[in-house]
Amino acid sequence: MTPRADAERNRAAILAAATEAFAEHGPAATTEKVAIRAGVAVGTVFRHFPTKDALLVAIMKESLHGLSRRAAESTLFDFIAAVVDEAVRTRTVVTALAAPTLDVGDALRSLTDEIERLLTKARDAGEVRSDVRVDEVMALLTAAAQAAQQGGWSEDLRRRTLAVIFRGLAPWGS
Amino acid sequence: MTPRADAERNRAAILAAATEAFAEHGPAATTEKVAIRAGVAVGTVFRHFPTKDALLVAIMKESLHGLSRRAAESTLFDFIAAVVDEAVRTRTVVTALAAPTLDVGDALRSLTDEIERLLTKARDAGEVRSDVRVDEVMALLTAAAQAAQQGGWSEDLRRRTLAVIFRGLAPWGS
DNA sequence: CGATAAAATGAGTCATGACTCAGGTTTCAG
DNA sequence: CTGAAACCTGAGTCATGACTCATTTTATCG
Repeated sequence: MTPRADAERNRAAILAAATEAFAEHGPAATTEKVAIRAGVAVGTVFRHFPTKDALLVAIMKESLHGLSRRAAESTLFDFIAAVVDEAVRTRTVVTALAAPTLDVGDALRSLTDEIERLLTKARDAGEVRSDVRVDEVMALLTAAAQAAQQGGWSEDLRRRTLAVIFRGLAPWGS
Repeated sequence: MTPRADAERNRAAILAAATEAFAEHGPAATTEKVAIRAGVAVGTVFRHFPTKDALLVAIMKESLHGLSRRAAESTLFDFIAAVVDEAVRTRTVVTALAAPTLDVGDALRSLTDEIERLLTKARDAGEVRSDVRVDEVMALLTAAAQAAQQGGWSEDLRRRTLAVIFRGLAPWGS
Protein backbone atom coordinates (compact mmCIF):
# COMPACT_ATOMS: atom_id res chain seq x y z
CA MET A 1 0.00 0.00 0.00
CA THR A 2 1.48 3.36 -0.96
CA PRO A 3 1.64 5.92 1.82
CA ARG A 4 -0.83 8.73 2.09
CA ALA A 5 -0.17 11.81 -0.02
CA ASP A 6 0.41 14.17 2.90
CA ALA A 7 2.79 11.70 4.49
CA GLU A 8 4.92 11.60 1.38
CA ARG A 9 4.87 15.36 1.06
CA ASN A 10 5.90 15.81 4.67
CA ARG A 11 8.69 13.29 4.44
CA ALA A 12 10.14 15.18 1.50
CA ALA A 13 9.80 18.49 3.33
CA ILE A 14 11.54 17.03 6.37
CA LEU A 15 14.42 15.71 4.31
CA ALA A 16 14.84 19.07 2.60
CA ALA A 17 14.68 20.94 5.88
CA ALA A 18 17.12 18.56 7.52
CA THR A 19 19.53 18.91 4.62
CA GLU A 20 19.63 22.66 5.11
CA ALA A 21 19.70 22.55 8.89
CA PHE A 22 22.51 20.00 9.09
CA ALA A 23 24.43 21.83 6.39
CA GLU A 24 24.34 24.97 8.49
CA HIS A 25 24.76 23.67 12.01
CA GLY A 26 25.99 20.12 11.61
CA PRO A 27 24.62 17.39 13.85
CA ALA A 28 23.94 20.03 16.48
CA ALA A 29 20.87 21.18 14.56
CA THR A 30 17.79 20.58 16.69
CA THR A 31 14.99 18.27 15.66
CA GLU A 32 12.68 21.11 16.61
CA LYS A 33 14.37 23.46 14.14
CA VAL A 34 14.10 20.87 11.41
CA ALA A 35 10.42 20.48 12.14
CA ILE A 36 9.78 24.23 12.03
CA ARG A 37 11.74 24.55 8.81
CA ALA A 38 9.69 21.76 7.30
CA GLY A 39 6.45 23.37 8.47
CA VAL A 40 5.59 20.35 10.55
CA ALA A 41 5.34 19.35 14.23
CA VAL A 42 8.14 17.53 16.02
CA GLY A 43 6.05 14.42 16.33
CA THR A 44 5.84 14.18 12.57
CA VAL A 45 9.58 14.19 12.23
CA PHE A 46 9.79 11.31 14.68
CA ARG A 47 7.04 9.47 12.89
CA HIS A 48 9.14 9.42 9.74
CA PHE A 49 12.52 8.95 11.40
CA PRO A 50 12.47 7.06 14.69
CA THR A 51 15.59 8.82 15.86
CA LYS A 52 17.48 12.00 15.23
CA ASP A 53 20.44 9.87 14.22
CA ALA A 54 18.31 8.03 11.68
CA LEU A 55 17.52 11.34 10.04
CA LEU A 56 21.13 12.39 10.18
CA VAL A 57 22.22 9.12 8.63
CA ALA A 58 19.72 9.56 5.80
CA ILE A 59 21.16 12.97 5.01
CA MET A 60 24.72 11.72 5.30
CA LYS A 61 24.04 8.89 2.88
CA GLU A 62 22.57 11.33 0.40
CA SER A 63 25.63 13.51 0.74
CA LEU A 64 28.03 10.60 0.25
CA HIS A 65 26.17 9.37 -2.79
CA GLY A 66 26.30 12.87 -4.20
CA LEU A 67 30.04 12.84 -3.77
CA SER A 68 30.35 9.44 -5.42
CA ARG A 69 28.39 10.71 -8.37
CA ARG A 70 30.58 13.76 -8.68
CA ALA A 71 33.72 11.66 -8.32
CA ALA A 72 32.63 9.57 -11.27
CA GLU A 73 33.00 12.52 -13.60
CA SER A 74 36.09 14.23 -12.25
CA THR A 75 39.79 13.83 -11.72
CA LEU A 76 41.47 13.10 -8.42
CA PHE A 77 42.92 16.52 -7.71
CA ASP A 78 39.86 18.38 -8.93
CA PHE A 79 37.63 16.18 -6.85
CA ILE A 80 39.63 16.71 -3.68
CA ALA A 81 39.59 20.45 -4.20
CA ALA A 82 35.85 20.38 -4.82
CA VAL A 83 35.16 18.43 -1.65
CA VAL A 84 37.24 20.79 0.46
CA ASP A 85 35.46 23.74 -1.09
CA GLU A 86 32.11 22.26 -0.29
CA ALA A 87 33.19 21.40 3.22
CA VAL A 88 33.71 25.08 3.89
CA ARG A 89 30.18 25.78 2.75
CA THR A 90 28.19 22.93 4.27
CA ARG A 91 28.91 20.92 7.39
CA THR A 92 27.28 17.78 6.07
CA VAL A 93 30.20 16.53 4.02
CA VAL A 94 32.55 16.49 6.96
CA THR A 95 29.93 14.99 9.23
CA ALA A 96 29.52 12.18 6.73
CA LEU A 97 33.22 11.62 6.09
CA ALA A 98 34.23 11.74 9.71
CA ALA A 99 31.44 10.25 11.80
CA PRO A 100 32.97 7.09 13.21
CA THR A 101 29.95 6.10 15.29
CA LEU A 102 27.15 6.52 12.77
CA ASP A 103 26.51 3.66 10.40
CA VAL A 104 26.22 4.90 6.84
CA GLY A 105 26.00 1.42 5.40
CA ASP A 106 28.21 1.03 2.34
CA ALA A 107 27.95 4.64 1.24
CA LEU A 108 31.47 5.33 2.42
CA ARG A 109 32.70 2.13 0.85
CA SER A 110 31.22 3.20 -2.49
CA LEU A 111 32.86 6.58 -2.28
CA THR A 112 36.17 4.96 -1.47
CA ASP A 113 35.82 2.69 -4.49
CA GLU A 114 35.09 5.65 -6.69
CA ILE A 115 38.12 7.48 -5.35
CA GLU A 116 40.24 4.41 -5.89
CA ARG A 117 39.22 4.54 -9.51
CA LEU A 118 40.30 8.19 -9.72
CA LEU A 119 43.55 7.29 -8.03
CA THR A 120 44.31 4.52 -10.49
CA LYS A 121 43.56 6.82 -13.39
CA ALA A 122 45.82 9.53 -11.98
CA ARG A 123 48.55 6.99 -11.36
CA ASP A 124 48.34 5.69 -14.91
CA ALA A 125 48.56 9.26 -16.17
CA GLY A 126 51.76 9.68 -14.20
CA GLU A 127 50.23 12.34 -11.97
CA VAL A 128 50.52 10.38 -8.76
CA ARG A 129 53.31 8.25 -7.33
CA SER A 130 52.75 4.56 -7.75
CA ASP A 131 53.12 3.76 -4.05
CA VAL A 132 50.25 5.94 -2.90
CA ARG A 133 47.24 3.97 -1.60
CA VAL A 134 43.60 4.95 -1.20
CA ASP A 135 43.98 5.04 2.55
CA GLU A 136 46.27 8.01 2.51
CA VAL A 137 44.13 9.76 -0.04
CA MET A 138 40.99 9.30 2.03
CA ALA A 139 42.86 10.31 5.14
CA LEU A 140 44.19 13.45 3.54
CA LEU A 141 40.85 14.31 2.00
CA THR A 142 39.04 13.90 5.30
CA ALA A 143 41.70 15.80 7.18
CA ALA A 144 41.72 18.73 4.79
CA ALA A 145 37.95 18.94 4.54
CA GLN A 146 37.48 18.77 8.28
CA ALA A 147 40.18 21.28 9.15
CA ALA A 148 39.21 23.63 6.35
CA GLN A 149 35.67 23.77 7.59
CA GLN A 150 36.23 24.15 11.19
CA GLY A 151 39.23 26.40 10.87
CA GLY A 152 37.44 28.54 8.31
CA TRP A 153 40.31 28.33 5.84
CA SER A 154 40.30 31.19 3.37
CA GLU A 155 40.30 30.34 -0.28
CA ASP A 156 43.93 31.30 -0.44
CA LEU A 157 44.93 29.07 2.45
CA ARG A 158 42.92 26.26 0.96
CA ARG A 159 44.75 26.60 -2.33
CA ARG A 160 48.21 26.71 -0.78
CA THR A 161 47.53 23.83 1.58
CA LEU A 162 46.14 21.63 -1.14
CA ALA A 163 49.12 22.54 -3.28
CA VAL A 164 51.37 20.98 -0.66
CA ILE A 165 49.27 17.84 -0.55
CA PHE A 166 49.10 17.52 -4.31
CA ARG A 167 52.83 17.97 -4.58
CA GLY A 168 53.22 15.25 -1.99
CA LEU A 169 51.13 12.88 -4.04
CA ALA A 170 52.91 13.66 -7.31
CA PRO A 171 56.01 11.83 -8.56
CA TRP A 172 59.33 13.64 -8.29
CA GLY A 173 59.98 16.40 -10.75
CA SER A 174 56.55 16.50 -12.33
CA MET B 1 47.63 37.18 50.59
CA THR B 2 48.55 33.64 49.67
CA PRO B 3 45.61 31.23 49.44
CA ARG B 4 44.88 28.68 52.10
CA ALA B 5 46.82 25.43 51.95
CA ASP B 6 43.82 23.22 51.23
CA ALA B 7 42.67 25.55 48.49
CA GLU B 8 45.98 25.30 46.75
CA ARG B 9 46.02 21.54 47.12
CA ASN B 10 42.55 21.24 45.67
CA ARG B 11 43.29 23.52 42.76
CA ALA B 12 46.22 21.34 41.83
CA ALA B 13 44.13 18.18 42.17
CA ILE B 14 41.44 19.69 39.96
CA LEU B 15 43.91 20.65 37.28
CA ALA B 16 45.42 17.19 37.31
CA ALA B 17 42.02 15.52 37.18
CA ALA B 18 40.85 17.80 34.39
CA THR B 19 43.98 17.10 32.40
CA GLU B 20 43.25 13.40 32.50
CA ALA B 21 39.53 13.73 31.93
CA PHE B 22 39.85 16.07 28.96
CA ALA B 23 42.62 13.95 27.51
CA GLU B 24 40.31 10.95 27.55
CA HIS B 25 36.95 12.44 26.62
CA GLY B 26 37.75 15.84 25.21
CA PRO B 27 35.58 18.80 26.12
CA ALA B 28 32.71 16.38 26.64
CA ALA B 29 34.15 15.35 29.99
CA THR B 30 31.70 16.31 32.74
CA THR B 31 32.56 18.75 35.47
CA GLU B 32 31.16 16.16 37.84
CA LYS B 33 33.64 13.55 36.63
CA VAL B 34 36.48 15.97 37.04
CA ALA B 35 35.34 16.69 40.60
CA ILE B 36 35.13 13.00 41.49
CA ARG B 37 38.52 12.33 39.97
CA ALA B 38 39.96 15.18 42.00
CA GLY B 39 38.32 13.91 45.18
CA VAL B 40 36.37 17.10 45.56
CA ALA B 41 32.77 18.33 45.29
CA VAL B 42 31.46 20.05 42.17
CA GLY B 43 31.12 23.32 43.98
CA THR B 44 34.84 23.34 44.63
CA VAL B 45 35.61 23.02 40.97
CA PHE B 46 33.42 26.03 40.27
CA ARG B 47 35.00 27.96 43.09
CA HIS B 48 38.37 27.65 41.39
CA PHE B 49 37.16 27.97 37.81
CA PRO B 50 34.01 30.05 37.34
CA THR B 51 33.09 28.13 34.23
CA LYS B 52 33.73 24.78 32.65
CA ASP B 53 35.22 26.61 29.70
CA ALA B 54 37.60 28.45 32.00
CA LEU B 55 38.90 25.12 33.21
CA LEU B 56 39.13 23.82 29.69
CA VAL B 57 41.03 26.89 28.59
CA ALA B 58 43.49 26.47 31.45
CA ILE B 59 44.21 22.92 30.34
CA MET B 60 44.45 23.93 26.71
CA LYS B 61 46.95 26.66 27.51
CA GLU B 62 49.06 24.17 29.42
CA SER B 63 48.95 21.81 26.49
CA LEU B 64 49.92 24.50 24.00
CA HIS B 65 52.79 25.68 26.14
CA GLY B 66 53.98 22.11 26.40
CA LEU B 67 53.98 21.90 22.63
CA SER B 68 55.89 25.17 22.33
CA ARG B 69 58.49 23.88 24.72
CA ARG B 70 58.87 20.66 22.77
CA ALA B 71 59.04 22.55 19.49
CA ALA B 72 61.97 24.54 20.80
CA GLU B 73 64.11 21.43 20.92
CA SER B 74 63.03 19.60 17.79
CA THR B 75 62.98 19.79 14.02
CA LEU B 76 59.94 20.59 11.91
CA PHE B 77 59.17 17.13 10.60
CA ASP B 78 59.89 15.41 13.88
CA PHE B 79 57.71 17.88 15.71
CA ILE B 80 54.77 17.41 13.38
CA ALA B 81 55.02 13.65 13.71
CA ALA B 82 55.21 13.93 17.48
CA VAL B 83 52.12 16.13 17.66
CA VAL B 84 50.12 13.75 15.49
CA ASP B 85 51.24 10.84 17.62
CA GLU B 86 50.14 12.60 20.76
CA ALA B 87 46.85 13.58 19.18
CA VAL B 88 46.00 9.93 18.82
CA ARG B 89 46.66 9.40 22.52
CA THR B 90 45.10 12.47 24.12
CA ARG B 91 42.25 14.60 22.88
CA THR B 92 43.57 17.76 24.47
CA VAL B 93 46.03 18.68 21.75
CA VAL B 94 43.41 18.73 19.06
CA THR B 95 40.96 20.55 21.28
CA ALA B 96 43.58 23.21 21.82
CA LEU B 97 44.69 23.48 18.20
CA ALA B 98 41.21 23.49 16.76
CA ALA B 99 38.93 25.32 19.17
CA PRO B 100 37.95 28.42 17.27
CA THR B 101 35.60 29.76 19.92
CA LEU B 102 37.70 29.38 23.05
CA ASP B 103 40.17 32.13 23.80
CA VAL B 104 43.57 30.70 24.62
CA GLY B 105 45.19 34.11 24.78
CA ASP B 106 48.52 34.16 22.99
CA ALA B 107 49.34 30.50 23.60
CA LEU B 108 48.54 29.65 19.98
CA ARG B 109 50.48 32.66 18.79
CA SER B 110 53.52 31.49 20.75
CA LEU B 111 53.29 28.03 19.28
CA THR B 112 52.98 29.47 15.81
CA ASP B 113 56.09 31.57 16.40
CA GLU B 114 57.98 28.53 17.56
CA ILE B 115 56.89 26.60 14.50
CA GLU B 116 57.88 29.48 12.29
CA ARG B 117 61.34 29.20 13.76
CA LEU B 118 61.41 25.48 12.93
CA LEU B 119 60.19 26.26 9.45
CA THR B 120 62.92 28.81 8.85
CA LYS B 121 65.55 26.41 10.08
CA ALA B 122 64.22 23.65 7.82
CA ARG B 123 64.10 26.01 4.89
CA ASP B 124 67.69 27.11 5.46
CA ALA B 125 68.72 23.48 5.62
CA GLY B 126 67.11 22.94 2.23
CA GLU B 127 64.55 20.53 3.62
CA VAL B 128 61.54 22.68 2.81
CA ARG B 129 60.59 24.70 -0.26
CA SER B 130 61.18 28.40 0.13
CA ASP B 131 57.63 29.38 -0.72
CA VAL B 132 55.99 27.48 2.11
CA ARG B 133 54.49 29.70 4.80
CA VAL B 134 53.60 28.99 8.43
CA ASP B 135 49.92 29.12 7.60
CA GLU B 136 50.05 25.99 5.52
CA VAL B 137 52.18 24.24 8.05
CA MET B 138 49.80 25.05 10.89
CA ALA B 139 46.86 24.09 8.71
CA LEU B 140 48.39 20.76 7.77
CA LEU B 141 49.45 20.05 11.32
CA THR B 142 46.01 20.78 12.69
CA ALA B 143 44.32 18.83 9.93
CA ALA B 144 46.49 15.76 10.38
CA ALA B 145 46.27 15.78 14.16
CA GLN B 146 42.52 16.20 14.15
CA ALA B 147 41.81 13.58 11.53
CA ALA B 148 44.31 11.12 12.98
CA GLN B 149 42.66 11.31 16.35
CA GLN B 150 39.13 11.09 15.39
CA GLY B 151 39.65 8.64 12.57
CA GLY B 152 41.83 6.47 14.80
CA TRP B 153 44.65 6.35 12.24
CA SER B 154 46.90 3.36 12.75
CA GLU B 155 50.59 4.00 13.13
CA ASP B 156 51.10 2.79 9.60
CA LEU B 157 48.50 5.11 8.12
CA ARG B 158 49.93 7.95 10.13
CA ARG B 159 53.38 7.29 8.73
CA ARG B 160 52.23 7.04 5.12
CA THR B 161 50.02 10.10 5.33
CA LEU B 162 52.71 12.23 6.92
CA ALA B 163 55.13 10.98 4.26
CA VAL B 164 52.90 12.54 1.62
CA ILE B 165 52.75 15.83 3.50
CA PHE B 166 56.48 15.93 4.12
CA ARG B 167 57.15 15.22 0.46
CA GLY B 168 54.82 18.04 -0.39
CA LEU B 169 56.76 20.42 1.80
CA ALA B 170 60.14 19.35 0.47
CA PRO B 171 61.86 20.90 -2.55
CA TRP B 172 61.87 18.91 -5.77
CA GLY B 173 64.22 15.99 -5.90
CA SER B 174 65.33 16.03 -2.30
C1' DC C 1 -20.78 11.88 1.46
C1' DG C 2 -19.58 9.07 5.75
C1' DA C 3 -16.52 5.78 8.06
C1' DT C 4 -12.11 4.60 9.31
C1' DA C 5 -7.49 4.13 9.41
C1' DA C 6 -3.43 6.69 8.72
C1' DA C 7 -1.13 10.75 9.92
C1' DA C 8 -0.30 15.04 12.38
C1' DT C 9 -0.21 17.79 16.49
C1' DG C 10 2.24 19.81 20.46
C1' DA C 11 2.18 19.90 25.37
C1' DG C 12 4.45 16.96 28.43
C1' DT C 13 8.12 13.53 30.18
C1' DC C 14 12.69 12.39 31.02
C1' DA C 15 17.70 12.61 31.07
C1' DT C 16 21.70 15.29 31.15
C1' DG C 17 24.83 18.52 32.65
C1' DA C 18 26.26 23.28 33.92
C1' DC C 19 25.96 26.11 37.71
C1' DT C 20 24.22 27.92 42.68
C1' DC C 21 24.04 28.60 47.56
C1' DA C 22 22.73 27.75 52.51
C1' DG C 23 24.95 25.58 55.84
C1' DG C 24 28.93 22.89 57.70
C1' DT C 25 34.25 22.51 58.02
C1' DT C 26 39.08 23.91 58.01
C1' DT C 27 42.86 26.98 58.22
C1' DC C 28 45.56 30.21 60.50
C1' DA C 29 46.61 34.84 62.53
C1' DG C 30 46.76 36.77 66.91
C1' DC D 1 43.52 28.17 71.73
C1' DT D 2 39.93 30.53 69.41
C1' DG D 3 37.10 33.02 66.25
C1' DA D 4 36.45 34.89 61.84
C1' DA D 5 37.46 34.45 57.11
C1' DA D 6 38.13 31.34 53.62
C1' DC D 7 36.79 26.98 51.88
C1' DC D 8 34.15 23.03 50.93
C1' DT D 9 29.89 20.36 50.36
C1' DG D 10 26.21 18.35 47.57
C1' DA D 11 21.35 18.59 47.03
C1' DG D 12 18.79 21.55 44.25
C1' DT D 13 17.75 24.84 40.20
C1' DC D 14 17.55 25.69 35.49
C1' DA D 15 18.04 25.14 30.54
C1' DT D 16 18.24 22.21 26.73
C1' DG D 17 16.89 18.82 23.66
C1' DA D 18 15.42 14.09 22.39
C1' DC D 19 11.45 11.54 22.40
C1' DT D 20 6.20 10.15 23.66
C1' DC D 21 1.27 9.80 23.28
C1' DA D 22 -3.63 11.24 23.99
C1' DT D 23 -6.22 13.90 21.05
C1' DT D 24 -7.47 15.92 16.73
C1' DT D 25 -7.19 16.29 11.74
C1' DT D 26 -7.11 14.50 7.09
C1' DA D 27 -6.79 11.38 3.09
C1' DT D 28 -9.00 7.86 0.88
C1' DC D 29 -12.20 4.15 -0.22
C1' DG D 30 -16.72 2.21 -0.89
